[in-house]
Amino acid sequence: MKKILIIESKKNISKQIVDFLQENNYEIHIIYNEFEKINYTELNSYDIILLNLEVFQEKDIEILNKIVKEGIPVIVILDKVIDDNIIKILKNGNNDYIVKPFKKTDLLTRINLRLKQDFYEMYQYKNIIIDATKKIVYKDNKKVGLRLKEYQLFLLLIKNVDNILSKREILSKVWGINVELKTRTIDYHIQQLRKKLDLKNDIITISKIGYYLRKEK
Amino acid sequence: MKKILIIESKKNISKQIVDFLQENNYEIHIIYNEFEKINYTELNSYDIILLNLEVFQEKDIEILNKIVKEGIPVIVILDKVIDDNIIKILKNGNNDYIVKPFKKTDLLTRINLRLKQDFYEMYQYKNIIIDATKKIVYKDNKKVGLRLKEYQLFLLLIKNVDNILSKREILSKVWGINVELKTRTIDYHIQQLRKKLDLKNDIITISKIGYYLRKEK
DNA sequence: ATAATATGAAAAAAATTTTGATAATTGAAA
DNA sequence: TTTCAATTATCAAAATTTTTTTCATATTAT
Repeated sequence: MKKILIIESKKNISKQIVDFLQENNYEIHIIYNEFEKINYTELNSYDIILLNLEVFQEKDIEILNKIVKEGIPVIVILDKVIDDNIIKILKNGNNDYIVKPFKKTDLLTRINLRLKQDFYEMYQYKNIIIDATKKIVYKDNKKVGLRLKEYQLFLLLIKNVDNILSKREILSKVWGINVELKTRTIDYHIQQLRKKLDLKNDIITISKIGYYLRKEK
Repeated sequence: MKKILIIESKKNISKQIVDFLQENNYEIHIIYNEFEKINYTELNSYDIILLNLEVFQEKDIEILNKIVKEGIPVIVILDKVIDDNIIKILKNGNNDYIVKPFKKTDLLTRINLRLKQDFYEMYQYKNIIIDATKKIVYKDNKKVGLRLKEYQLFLLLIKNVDNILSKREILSKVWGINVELKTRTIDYHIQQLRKKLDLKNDIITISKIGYYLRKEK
């Protein structure tokens, strides 16, 4: 069960919202207007923090800054006015904000988004960088246009560097379990990867068995 | 001009690399092996930090932790061995690492990626959330499958809430300047958006002129 | 030597975008 | 207010583009 910490600056968040989040399987803790008592390192035991900034004050910025620096996702609940300073601070991490009035479901969406979001899924192999968050592959600083199947296959290879992948395994993981393919499909895509990413000597063929991406030296 | 701070743990980074980064329009500052003197809050005046961990030591972890908490993107330069603790810390933010030996251009790519990466481009309209970073649109917590043209058009609309967009403007911004289209194309896509996103009453038609997305009430 | 894989082009399939025919709506003029 | 011409909405079909698969042949490996 994910834990949410709600920090109230002045007015309390509505009980409705708290109930709603609890119904949606979040464990809720609340700190009421007691900024002095916050132990910032303890914040790390929460999965996400909702900071309810009812009335905007200078000291709020300070507090927000400290929280954000802890690296926990924060969603700031703002009262009508959007403050540029706040937005700037929020950019230093996996954060978000929402302006009143908002729908409970919107808040939930944003919470879910922040928690789901693995914003650091990156891989590297030689001169190739895979930003799996955005599904973009770079080779030598430049985007490489991989097709869906190529991308999926490459991700499978790179997640299994030095592990041989049988054709059967590749088939089921990239194309799906019940798919029947003629023999050339997998190796065509292997060729494409070798060509597009300059991996002629890195994707190894094991005759009759399958393929693997060998470890960089 | 973006500022890079290079922090050296022991051996110096090659002059070649420094020169190369300078050639690429970065302002470089270097701290040599003087961790005690680091003023962590001052780090915030840099856009990105390169931490050159030549020999891995316990105190390095401590320092890295502090830097990461400042929220500035860090790229750790590791000497051969990848340390799991380091990777874990790096995940608390917009960070990265690179292992020696590496190509100058690879380092540059990673620097650019970290800086460019606006991982906070989000828009919201009613029950719709647009994660422009990943080009995903959610309605009521669920992904909506927008096609490219639909997505582009919607982004244009949402970036111009309450501003009337002439068809000519839409055409040039979504389809390109020199494109000749028959009359139904734009409005077909408008209909698709209205349908897929439930915006029948929100996307307003101005006869003979164009369209706009009206401000939420 | 034989079977398997590589290669490149062609075919097929899938997805996306545009268009055309018709219906509904709008707005200006009578 | 009604009418009519023009514009937009709607939906399905056509066209286009992109992606994926397959086939024929060459190459390579066992």
